[in-house]
Amino acid sequence: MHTGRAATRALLTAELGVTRATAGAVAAELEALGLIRVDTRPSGPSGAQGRPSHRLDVAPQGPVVLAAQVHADGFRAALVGLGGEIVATAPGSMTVPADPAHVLGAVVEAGAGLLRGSGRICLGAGLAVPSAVAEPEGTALNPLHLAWPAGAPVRDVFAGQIARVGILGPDGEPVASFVGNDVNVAALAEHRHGAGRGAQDLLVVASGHRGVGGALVLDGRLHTGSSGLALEVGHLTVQPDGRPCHCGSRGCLDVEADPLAFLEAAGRVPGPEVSLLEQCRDLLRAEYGDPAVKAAAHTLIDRLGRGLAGMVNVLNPDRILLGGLHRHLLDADPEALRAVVSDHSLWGRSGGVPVLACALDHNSLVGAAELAWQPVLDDPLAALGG
Amino acid sequence: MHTGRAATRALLTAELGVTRATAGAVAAELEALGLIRVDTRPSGPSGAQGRPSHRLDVAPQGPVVLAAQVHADGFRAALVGLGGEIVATAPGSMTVPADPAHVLGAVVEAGAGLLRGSGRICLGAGLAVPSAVAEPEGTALNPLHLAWPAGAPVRDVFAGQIARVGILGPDGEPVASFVGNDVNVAALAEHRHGAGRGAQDLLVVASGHRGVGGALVLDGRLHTGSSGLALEVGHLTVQPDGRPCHCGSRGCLDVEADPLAFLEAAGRVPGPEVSLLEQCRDLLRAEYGDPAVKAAAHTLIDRLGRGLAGMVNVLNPDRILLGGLHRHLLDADPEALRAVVSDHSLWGRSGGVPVLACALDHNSLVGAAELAWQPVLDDPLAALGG
DNA sequence: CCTATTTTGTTTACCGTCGGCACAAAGTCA
DNA sequence: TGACTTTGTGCCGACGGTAAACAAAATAGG
Repeated sequence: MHTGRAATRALLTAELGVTRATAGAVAAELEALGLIRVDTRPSGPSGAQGRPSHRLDVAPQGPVVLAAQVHADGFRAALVGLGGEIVATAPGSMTVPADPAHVLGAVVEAGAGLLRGSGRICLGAGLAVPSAVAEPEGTALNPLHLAWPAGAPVRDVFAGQIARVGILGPDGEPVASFVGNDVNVAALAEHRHGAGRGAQDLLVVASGHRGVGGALVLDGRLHTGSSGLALEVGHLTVQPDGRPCHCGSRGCLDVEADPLAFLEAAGRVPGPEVSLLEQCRDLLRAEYGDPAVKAAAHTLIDRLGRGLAGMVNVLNPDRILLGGLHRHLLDADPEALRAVVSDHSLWGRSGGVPVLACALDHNSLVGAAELAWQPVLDDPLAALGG
Repeated sequence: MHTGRAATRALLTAELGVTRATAGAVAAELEALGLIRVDTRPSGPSGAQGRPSHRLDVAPQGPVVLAAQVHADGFRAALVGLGGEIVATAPGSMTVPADPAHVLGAVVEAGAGLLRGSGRICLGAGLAVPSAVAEPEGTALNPLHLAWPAGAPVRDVFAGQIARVGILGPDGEPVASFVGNDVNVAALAEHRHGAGRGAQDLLVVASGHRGVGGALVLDGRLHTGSSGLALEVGHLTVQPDGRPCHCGSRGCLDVEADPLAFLEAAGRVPGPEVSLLEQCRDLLRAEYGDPAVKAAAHTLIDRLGRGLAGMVNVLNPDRILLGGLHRHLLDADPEALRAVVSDHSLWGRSGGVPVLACALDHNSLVGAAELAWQPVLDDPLAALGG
C-alpha cells in the first residue's frame, strides 16, 4: 500500500491492483487499528448505478506523525494525519547559538506541545532540512543556511531529542525518526497528495532561499541514488561564462537561477526585512510591468529551462513540478518556460513534458510526515501492534 | 532471479537472499527445464571445510537466444547462452539500400543459419541499435548512423522478420523480440557479466562512432525513464562557447567528446579506411607521445569529466563504466579523468565514485541477449513450458 | 582410525498472501 | 416488481516461501 487517495474499497481494489477481497481485508485491518473509519451511510443519490460504496475516511481522532521543517529563519512543527492533512502546526524562530541539538530540541518540544494539546497517538517523526542528506548515515552534508557543520548527524540528533523529550509510540518506545532533504520530501508530498498524483516518473525542482534543489519520485518511491545524493542538480551548467560557483565551475544552476540571482538580474538590492523568496514573488506579481523585472524573469526562465532540459535528457520524467522561485517564474510566463525546455531537450519537441507548479502549501512539512508514515503504510500491523 | 553468476546452490542462497530450500528448488526447476546441469563430481581438494558444493553449470547444449547488433558498417548476429557466453557469431556487411526491413531480414537470416548449424533451441531474440528507442512503441528515434528514418518501428520490423524467417520457440510460435539502445543493453551486460557486477547504481557512458550514449542500471534493472529516453546524455553542456550542436545549443557532450571531436582536437583528418573509433584508439596507443595527441586527450578528458560530474550530481551512481573512446581516454590517463570527475561533482571529493573501463568484448551483443533472456530469468517455466 | 565439526543439499511441515468464486447487499433502470 | 449492476464478504485452495529436522560429504584433530 503506497497510495494516499483511496476513498472506497472499490478504489483501493483498482489502485492496488488486487481483488476486492484483499482490498476489503486491508480496509478491515486499517479500521481495526484505528487508522480509518468506514462510513456506511448512503451519501445521497450518487447517480451511479450499482450498490453504493462505503466511504473510507481517515479516522477523525486517529494517530498522527510529528513533522517538522527547519529553515534559515526558524522552524515549523506540525502534526500530520494519514492522508497528509495538517492537524496542528506551530512556528518557531531560531535563537542565536543555533547548533543542531539546540534547534531540534526546540522543534521536538514544540511538537510535544502540539501532541499534548491534541490527545492523539504519535506513530513516528519526520524532519525536512535544507541540505543533502547522506544515506544511510542520516547526516546533513551542506546545511549552509542553518550554519550547521557539514556532515552533522541530523538523524541521530533528531532521534536523540525525540527520546529525550519522550515522544512515545503505542509500544511505549520513542517513535522512529526520519530525516530528508526538503525538496526530496516535498516531491514525495506532491506525488501523494498534490500536483504529482499519478506520475510515474516525477521530477521536482525548487529554489527556496539560496541554491536549487531537485528530487525524483520513481514509481511512488523517492529516488535518492546510491548514497542519498541524487538530484543535487544545482551544479548543472546553464550559463556559459556565468558567475563563479563555490563548486569550482561557472554558470551553475545554483548561482544562476536562485532568488539572489533573480534580484541581481532585476537590478534590485535584496532587503533584510523579508525573505529573498518573498521579495522575488512580490516583484514578479507587482512589478512585472517593469521592463527590468520582466527581462530578469526571462533571463532566469532561460537558464532554468536549460537546466530542466538537461535533466529531462538524463531522467526522462513524465511530469515536472516547480517550487519556490521557479514556480513563480512559471506563473509569470508559462509558455516561455515550457518552450525553453522543449527546445533544449532532444525529445521534448515531440510530445513535451508537462511542466506544472507545486500545489501544496507546506509540501516539505507534509513530505516529512510521509517519511514517517511510510513504515505504517508498508506494514500497518507491525508499526502499530508491536 | 536476476543474477548471472551463481555457480553453486549455496551462492544462489546468498545472492537471492532466500533459504537453501528455495535455492535448491530453483536449481531443480532450471535443471528440469534443461537450462543448467548439476555437476556432482568432487572438484579435487578444495581446501575449504564442509561438504563440497555441487557446481551448477550452464547446460552445454542448452537453449540460446538470438542476439544481434547493427551499426554503421554492418551488423553482427550471434547465439548467446545463459550466462552471456557467445556460442556462435557471424558478421555481416550492409548493402546500399539499407532500409530497416532489408537489414534486419539479413540479420535474422544470419541468425537462422547459426541456429541451424548449432542444433540449439532458441528462446528469444534481442537487437541492439545505435539509437534511442522509445518505449513501449519500440521505435528508433534517431538512427542517424544507419540512415534509417526517425521513428522507424524497429521492434515491429525485427519481430516481422523473426516471424517471416521462422525463428520458432519450444511452443512452435515465433520467439519474442526485444530491441534496445546499444549503450543501454551494453550496460545490462556489464552489470550481469562484466565490470558492473555487484553495482547497485551503475552508470555507463560510451562513445562508439558519433555522439555519446549513457545508461543506468538500477538494482539490476535497466532504467529507461518514462518512455525509454532516459540517459540521453549527449546534450549536457560541457564546454562554454563550444561548437554548435544540432540540438540548438553549444558545447554539448555529443560534439565535444566523441571520436570526431578527438581527432579534430588532435589535428588529424579522419581517414575513410577504418572506423573513427579505431583511429582514436590507435592514436592514443601509438602516438600518445605526440604533444598534440596528448593535449587533445586531456582536452577531451576534461570535457568528459565535466559531463560525468554532472551525471554524478544528478544520479549519484556507485560505479561508472566507460566504453568506446571514453574507455581509451581512461586508459590513457586514469588519474586525470578521475580527478576531473571528483573536482566537479559536489560530493565526489569525499569518497569518490569508482570510474572503470568496460570489461566485455561485444557487450552490446551480450546485452541484447540479456534482453531476450530476461523473461526466462523472470519466469523460467512460463517461458519454456508454454 | 574414529569422532566432532562444518558446510551443503533435501525433505517435511507449516504459514501467510492472494486469487477465484459464490453469495449477499444495495442501489438504478425499465 | 423484477432484472441488472456494482460493492462488500466469506470460504477454499494454490503458491511461494520459511523454519526446522535430517542426511551427506568433506576437513580437523586426537
